[in-house]
Amino acid sequence: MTELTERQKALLLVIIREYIDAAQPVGSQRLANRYHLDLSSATIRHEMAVLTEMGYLSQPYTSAGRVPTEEGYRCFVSSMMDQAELPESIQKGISRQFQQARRGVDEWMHLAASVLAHQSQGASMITAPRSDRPHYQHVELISTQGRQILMVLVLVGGEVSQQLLTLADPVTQERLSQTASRLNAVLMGRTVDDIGAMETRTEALEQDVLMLILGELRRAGESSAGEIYTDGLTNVLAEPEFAESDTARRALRVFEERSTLQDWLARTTLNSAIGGLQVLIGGEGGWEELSQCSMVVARYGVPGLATGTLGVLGPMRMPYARTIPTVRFVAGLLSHLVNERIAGA
Amino acid sequence: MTELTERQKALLLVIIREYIDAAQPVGSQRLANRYHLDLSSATIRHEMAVLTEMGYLSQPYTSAGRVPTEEGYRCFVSSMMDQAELPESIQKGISRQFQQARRGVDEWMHLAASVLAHQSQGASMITAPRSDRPHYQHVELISTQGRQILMVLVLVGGEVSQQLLTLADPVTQERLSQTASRLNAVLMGRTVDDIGAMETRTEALEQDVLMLILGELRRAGESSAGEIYTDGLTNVLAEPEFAESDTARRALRVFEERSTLQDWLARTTLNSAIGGLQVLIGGEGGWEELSQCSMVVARYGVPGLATGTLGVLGPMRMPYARTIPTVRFVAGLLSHLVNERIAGA
DNA sequence: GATGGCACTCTCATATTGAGAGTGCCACGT
DNA sequence: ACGTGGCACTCTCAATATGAGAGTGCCATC
Repeated sequence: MTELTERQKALLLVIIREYIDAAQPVGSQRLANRYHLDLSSATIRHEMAVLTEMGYLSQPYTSAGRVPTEEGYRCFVSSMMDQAELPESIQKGISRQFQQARRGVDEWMHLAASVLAHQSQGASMITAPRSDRPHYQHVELISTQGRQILMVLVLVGGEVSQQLLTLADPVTQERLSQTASRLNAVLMGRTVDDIGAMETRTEALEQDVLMLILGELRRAGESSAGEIYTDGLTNVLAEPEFAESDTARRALRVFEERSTLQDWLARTTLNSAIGGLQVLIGGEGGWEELSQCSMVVARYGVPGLATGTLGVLGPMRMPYARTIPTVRFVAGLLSHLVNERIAGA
Repeated sequence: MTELTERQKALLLVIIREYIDAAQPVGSQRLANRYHLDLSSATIRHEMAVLTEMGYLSQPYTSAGRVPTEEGYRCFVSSMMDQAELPESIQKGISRQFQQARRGVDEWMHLAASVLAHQSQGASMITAPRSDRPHYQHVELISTQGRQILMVLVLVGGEVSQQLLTLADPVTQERLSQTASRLNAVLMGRTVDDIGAMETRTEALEQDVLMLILGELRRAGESSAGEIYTDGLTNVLAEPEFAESDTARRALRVFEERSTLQDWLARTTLNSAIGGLQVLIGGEGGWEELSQCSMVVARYGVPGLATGTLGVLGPMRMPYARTIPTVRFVAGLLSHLVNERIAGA
């Protein structure tokens, strides 16, 4: 495929910008009027024909305006990837909100989802920062009712999980505490594999708890573990491409199958560096339901310690110029926060 | 208003049943054909005119079929409230799923939401069982990085919350454990009010932790605290009344404003007994966004100890005959589980 | 009181039409 | 060789007309 001339490239970008704004096929005359390119509509028509030929534009029907193809969007997006910073005033505003969120990870996630959704006018999703190889930090055994005990397991990084355990015989809180501190002494900082390798002969209670801990550690390492936070689902319903309820349903189903979404996010961002973000246009990510959508996804956190993923879903015609810098900025901000909180202030 | 004759009542129920099925205004002829009431269409027409007069039915336009009014639905619902049990086979199936859910409350909630959504073909929502007057059970202080410590607070009932605390000076894990056990000894079983009444003079660390505990206890007592689990949002998009994307957006917004929804649920079920369930038809609950919808809501749990709310949202034309028994059954099941888990096996 | 019959009403799907926007291409000017 | 104005042609979309179908209300009758 031959290269695009400067003019063609500029024209393509303008066309896409206009289409994103107006949500309608864009014609040569309107383009000539609205933007004062120093070109007549006839010339634009000619170039449009060429761009159509090359696969960057398409016509919904003969003698209608032009609509960008996936290839066109791709070109558009790559042209803005390396610039596009969020206005400083907005950056400030967002940072301030995060500073006020003192309640910890949970609140960060809600906030991040809300900011992403609001800034991009799309639907946002974000997973909490987690390690793929969870390290044991601390266990606590609390006697509740009769023979039931509550186990609270803290992982390095601060993730907390809880489990209920019913024993055959009642046990005093004192003995529970002893067991817990024994386990804490031995297991501190270990992973599932470490623990599996240790041959330990212990009494029944300790053994039971150990099995539970192993189970929880394994679960915490799965890609679909943890929660996924979403926001702005209604935003995407406002877009004209989702006016038909069936299309809308397909897009929303993505958000409802949470574990599938989590797996998909994990898989998609698996090989991406922390700084980089991906823009998946149309079906690029290989998910049928999303064939009419675009997603901007990124990974954040501290590699090896705790990472999470975040992203925005919108129509292919999404405002990339707003979404991309927002996702990048929020990812950076969260990485910073994770670093501060987990790797030490 | 005069009473309905037996025949009118029967007719009204059949009309509504037919309308729920077909989602179309129901006419006299179709009714006479489909169901073999021993009545001619002319008679039915006459009775329909009467029912319309009385406000149970309405016509979308002159000489169209009839559509139930809110009043009509209300009559329909109250006629089935006291019967309507879920088929035993389905009850069994659901119970079995809950027995397999061993991971605790979180999994119960997801499962309950899923079951409700699936059985009723609507959107479901459920809040975790909580006490409105949380009682302290246990606190644990875990040193993480440098001067940061993680506080894990367990409430009576098993609810766990966590908070991060940054100290002015580093403190050893040993001293943290001592502080924690001192607090545990004093605070066990207390509420916010109890603790507020106790005049305690203590050292700085203990004081800091105490403040944090009080804050968490207060937060846990708010109606919008905790999570709300939802499922089946896409179900409601499938209904013809939500074909227009604007209507759909309004309904979904209800689910997106989680804390508003939680408050609303709490307020609505405030005075309802544990067994009873409410059916809110149209705008009955006093929420603009829901004026085109119906909801079936119930409260479950053990009053005074831990209760939660659950509900199903659908169009006014929702399959009440399926939804009502399902909500009732799931509420009962959860109450049973809560009782078992919290009040002791 | 229930019924059959009948004239009337209203919607919905389908067909028709004209305005408007856009295209492609050709001939012409620089 | 490239840009431009002009013109005939195409296609959609909104507005309008039309007829079938479903349903109603009411009256005379059983």
